[in-house]
Amino acid sequence: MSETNTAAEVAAPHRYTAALAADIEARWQDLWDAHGTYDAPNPGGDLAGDPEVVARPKKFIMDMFPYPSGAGLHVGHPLGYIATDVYARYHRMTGHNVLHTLGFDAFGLPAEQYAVQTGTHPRVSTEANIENMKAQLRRLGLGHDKRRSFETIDPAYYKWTQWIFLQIFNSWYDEDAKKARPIAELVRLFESGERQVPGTRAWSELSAVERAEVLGEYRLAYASDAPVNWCPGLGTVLANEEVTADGRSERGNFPVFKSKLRQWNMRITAYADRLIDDLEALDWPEAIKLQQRNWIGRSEGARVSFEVVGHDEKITVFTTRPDTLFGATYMVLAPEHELVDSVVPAEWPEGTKDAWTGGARTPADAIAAYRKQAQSKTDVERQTEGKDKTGVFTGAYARNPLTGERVPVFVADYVLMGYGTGAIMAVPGQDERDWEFATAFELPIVRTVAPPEGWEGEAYTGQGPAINSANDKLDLNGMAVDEAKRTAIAWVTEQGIGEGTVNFRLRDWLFSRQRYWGEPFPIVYDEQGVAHSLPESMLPLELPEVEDYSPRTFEPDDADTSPETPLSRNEDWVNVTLDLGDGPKRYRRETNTMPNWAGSCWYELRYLDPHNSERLVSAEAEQYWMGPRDGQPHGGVDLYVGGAEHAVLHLLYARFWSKVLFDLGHISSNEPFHKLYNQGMIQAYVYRDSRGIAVPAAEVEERDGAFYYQGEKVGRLLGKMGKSLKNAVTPDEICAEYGADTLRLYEMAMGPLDVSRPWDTRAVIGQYRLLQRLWRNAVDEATGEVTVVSAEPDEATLRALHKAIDGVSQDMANLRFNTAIAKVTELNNFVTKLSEVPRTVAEQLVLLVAPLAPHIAEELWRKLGRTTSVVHADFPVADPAYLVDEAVTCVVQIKGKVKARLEVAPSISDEELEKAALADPAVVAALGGAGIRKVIVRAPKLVNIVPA
RNA sequence: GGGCAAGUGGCGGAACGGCAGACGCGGCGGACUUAAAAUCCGCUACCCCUUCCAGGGUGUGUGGGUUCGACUCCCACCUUGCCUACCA
Repeated sequence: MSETNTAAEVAAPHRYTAALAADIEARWQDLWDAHGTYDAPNPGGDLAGDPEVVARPKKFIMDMFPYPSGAGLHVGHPLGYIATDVYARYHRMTGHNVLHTLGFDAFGLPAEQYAVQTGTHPRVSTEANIENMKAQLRRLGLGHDKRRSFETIDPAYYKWTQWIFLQIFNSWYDEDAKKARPIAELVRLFESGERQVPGTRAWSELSAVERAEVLGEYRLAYASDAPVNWCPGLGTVLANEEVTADGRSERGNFPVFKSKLRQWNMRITAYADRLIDDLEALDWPEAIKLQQRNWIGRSEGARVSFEVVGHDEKITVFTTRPDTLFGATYMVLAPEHELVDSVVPAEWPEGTKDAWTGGARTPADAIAAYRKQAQSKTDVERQTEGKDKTGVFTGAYARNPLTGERVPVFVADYVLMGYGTGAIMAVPGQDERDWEFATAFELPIVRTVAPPEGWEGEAYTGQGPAINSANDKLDLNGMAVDEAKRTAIAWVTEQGIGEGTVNFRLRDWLFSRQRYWGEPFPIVYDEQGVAHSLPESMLPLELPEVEDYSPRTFEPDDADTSPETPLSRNEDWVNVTLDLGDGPKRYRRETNTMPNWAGSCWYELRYLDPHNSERLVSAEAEQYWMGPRDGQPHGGVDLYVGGAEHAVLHLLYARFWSKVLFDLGHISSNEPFHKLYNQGMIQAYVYRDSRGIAVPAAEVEERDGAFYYQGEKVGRLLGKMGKSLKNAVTPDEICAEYGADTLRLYEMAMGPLDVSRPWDTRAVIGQYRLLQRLWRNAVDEATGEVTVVSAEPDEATLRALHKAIDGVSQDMANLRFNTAIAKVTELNNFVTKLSEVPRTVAEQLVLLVAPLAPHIAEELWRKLGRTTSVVHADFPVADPAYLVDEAVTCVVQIKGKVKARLEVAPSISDEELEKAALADPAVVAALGGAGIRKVIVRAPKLVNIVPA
């Protein structure tokens, strides 16, 4: 402590200082832990508790749990945790049974990379990080039910992650019932013949391997050889969601290549419709709903097959514009399309234009060269090339089923294998990309929708009557786009060459990683290579201890590599003899691990019943905390707060798992999170020198609006807070300087929770002063004695008090903590001006502050003579009698401009008020004898006069 | 290129279509003090007029519109941020 502080402490030994705050905070945190103050009772089981509390309305308030990195927390991290804590405390004080806790997400790449860098086992480094984070968070006084906390790396936890995987593996999506069902039911349908087995043979005629293959086509978790995102630099494959727009890994920024590898997938596409439809009823930010809708990318259209001239094969395309079929003048296949090789002729056909061949002697050469070029091109290059269309002619022709014309088939990389069928019918008249390609390759362009008069643009994608769209079989001419679509779909359906269909952008979720630090798959393969699930009795399948847990990584640019799983090196673990019900046999374990999203896909459920060893969650606890109520079509967490960056990853996966578990009858809510709220980011100023290098923000000085570091002028920009930008401020340093309550208040007072705003350490002192004044309003700084008096408060004080209670209550309920604090401050400033503070006022003020600054509230509550915790005290309720002011200021406007103010009784009638307003000298003067056309009266607050 | 937000004092931000700038930071002045810190009190959007008292005008990115009345609703534009990107 500095000397000035010591001097101040001599003068006022009981002043609310950082030292006193630290003492108060540590003391109450210990007491809360000792008493389990924040423990929320379950209706039954090991966490059962007071039936009176269980009978209250429940609130399940949750944060997106943290991923403990080695770097520790900066002040931006706990923003959401503090907000949910305030909200939880408010609800605890308004008669709710509140479940609020926090676990830790701890599997995954960053932990593993950190472990590799530091040469420690990931479990050791992860546990150390978690301990460090727990200590940092404990200092903030978050009211968590610590009995319910867990880490996703606990075998007792990931046992159930594996169990859920098996539920998904052992189920299929019944398109008719529109829900998941156990795979055993599908087998029964195949056995009985109720359902046709794909192919020509009956179920009983199939071998075990063939049966496994058939079921693999149905399972919601399945292995397949599809092209996946292979990242040699990381040594693992990645989900689409983990690859950035420019084709690099989100983590590490390494190049990502398409490679055919046998990998596990989750059939999330089966739920595409439900994932879109069920968004409707969720209380989520519209922007997030929109992102999910766009990600799922539902579009209605048609599939149409085109006959390839001189071949048996057909090219099937997806189009959203079947009405433009008459304008399809060529076709395009994606470079990876499997039909490319089979339709390519030996020689260039008659009439091949030079521009189409890419200068190659034969079509096969041209395609080989183009594919090579397309594959080597990084997506960055693709991006800089923009919309310049490239491609080559395959030498093959297809036949337009409506015009009967031969149309050339091209290969071009502007058609993506992963969307639709990987093939398109090109309609340059109505599609901008096709127009560009057609122009570049001298292909015919036919407009089939009439553009508006004076249209000088190129492709016309808008509405208009169909033209050039008739033959002796079908006539669309004159039809509007929608009608033409319907008619065309009906025609292709009747001809047996197509059908109306819905296409999704969403693809199945790649679910395996070549990593050590993840949940092992509870899957073994028999000698024929058939996958078997482990029985529940063999769960958890624990990660083996290994010598070498680092992944095998490669040259980041070397696409001709393939992954090697760390677990595969451990032969003793991989090769096992197990009895899966038909006697001991040799098996090989699956050596991939699950992606880091797995643990967070269902963690909300485990909070409800964290120690249950029989089930992932008891039905009783699940229904109590998550079950549908209040007329909602779904239940779920009452409030889920986290960053918007999880809009399409975690939030989509978690919804998917919920729906599967719901379908299979394991839980009662088909949505995990009823209300979602995205907190904003705390930004910080970044100072850079002339070379553009960030300099330590704490050492930058400001002079006359310019910024200097070590005498050199530096530039200032608003950015993220972090170590690399040398502008991180830690909660520890703010707590040391002012105390945790001040930090909590400041973070909540900075602005609306959902908006990003810059951190300003200088401004923290404002909230510190608020708490000091609050303290002084009840406690003598010299003696530490309580100074409140027993006298009743006067009218004005009661009005100020109840106005604050009313406003703060509404703000708390609506997550508007910044304005709640403003109202508390106003009341506190009012009380400061009183010569003596009535006990009732001090007590209510303490209660108002309690959710925001719980430590000082507990201390004052105790000093005021209360013996029970303020945590469970009742939040004050405003008395409406004091919400009406004695006199109201009425503004008198002329044409909307304020000209006079009147002090009137709140009960004044419109007539009286109008009379008073018109009689006011200032109004008379302003009117200057002009006549009155109209008077709008909103008693008691406003009169607006419109002069003639 | 597309989509979604948001633009209010020196700064962070308040404002059911009804007194713009609550509350806080910073700044200025005063009280207390030998002095400083802390604390307490007052002032603090801009311009004009005025010795004072008082008064007048302009103001919520720009331009239009709806309305008795617009920071708020509608249209166009500008700027910034975020998301997304050849999705057929």
